[in-house]
Amino acid sequence: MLNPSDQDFAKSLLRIFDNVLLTEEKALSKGYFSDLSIAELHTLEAIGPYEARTMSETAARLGITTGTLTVAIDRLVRKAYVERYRDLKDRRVVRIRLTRQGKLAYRMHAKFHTLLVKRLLDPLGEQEKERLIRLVKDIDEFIAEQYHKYSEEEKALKAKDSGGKEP
Amino acid sequence: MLNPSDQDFAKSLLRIFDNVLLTEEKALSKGYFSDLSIAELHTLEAIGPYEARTMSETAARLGITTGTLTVAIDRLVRKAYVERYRDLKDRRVVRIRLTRQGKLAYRMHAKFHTLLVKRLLDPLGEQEKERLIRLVKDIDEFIAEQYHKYSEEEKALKAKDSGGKEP
DNA sequence: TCAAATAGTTTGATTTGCAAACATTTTATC
DNA sequence: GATAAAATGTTTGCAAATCAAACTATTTGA
Repeated sequence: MLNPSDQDFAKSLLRIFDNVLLTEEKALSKGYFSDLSIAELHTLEAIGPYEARTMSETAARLGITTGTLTVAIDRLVRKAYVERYRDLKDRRVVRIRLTRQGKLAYRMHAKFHTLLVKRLLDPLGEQEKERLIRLVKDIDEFIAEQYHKYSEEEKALKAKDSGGKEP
Repeated sequence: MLNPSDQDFAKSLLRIFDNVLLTEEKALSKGYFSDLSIAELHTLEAIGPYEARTMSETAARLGITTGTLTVAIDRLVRKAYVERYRDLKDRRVVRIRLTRQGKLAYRMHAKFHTLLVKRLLDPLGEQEKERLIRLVKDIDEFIAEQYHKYSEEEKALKAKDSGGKEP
């Protein structure tokens, strides 16, 4: 069990995850670019503002299947945030690239992130800043580690198991 | 613009949000209780392990409509994680309550959170712990504040606006 | 050349969500 | 007490996001 102060900490932590997503949704989807969802913004983010990317590459970055990406890109092309064309060298490959409007949305999104970070770090002294950065990095690593661990377990389970709910 | 160290911080921060959700998904949905999604777990969480709650109450806690909750509960009842019955006093009201299996899943989920927090806090000294708790609380408050701000803006926009994308 | 591999798309299904229409029950008003 | 208004859920129609599997087109390798 956790003591009350640690419980507060846990609650804050969880609420942050909920609220960051909700805030992003509110902040970016509802103001300008009100026709973009969070998922669509993340797709624009994964494509990035520079060279054209392939479908598989982008799907892998997002951790989704190419099938899912295809329909997402259909919509983003319809809404004029993304351009799609076949690669001239390898005609199996499809290239996607942000349009002017897509880049604009991308930059707005990046700006939101920058603002969030700035506002968090600016009021801190140099030492405290370093400490926070260190701690966030630790959290990041811990979570990544956990993710890995559970991914392995999942693989192991899938290898033998065939369902069975009661632990 | 952010300096490189702050950029790392930003990246860590964002990756945490992605990974926490993914890890929860992996950790809890794929091991035991493999038939529960994150959203469903959150519903169990919102119902809580004690007294029976009403639909509206639970929907409000989750920030979804009662219509959405109705179909979610349909599924959870079918999967035997939740019981549903009409209130005897006020027959408009529907009460929902976790079954034994539902409570089990609830406790597993809570345990995951506890473990996460413990692992984060345990290696820290008393001072550092306090500092981290303070910082996480600050982040929480900052995000909540942002959320509020954008919610207000949204209301204002909805009051007049009628669409227009180019900033 | 032709089979295998690769890159995307299409299709059918599920989950999650909203808004609006609806049904039932309670409360308040006349 | 009857009836209109309010409250509580459910149903329906729709859209987004996702996957798996079947499919198409193209390239590569044997």
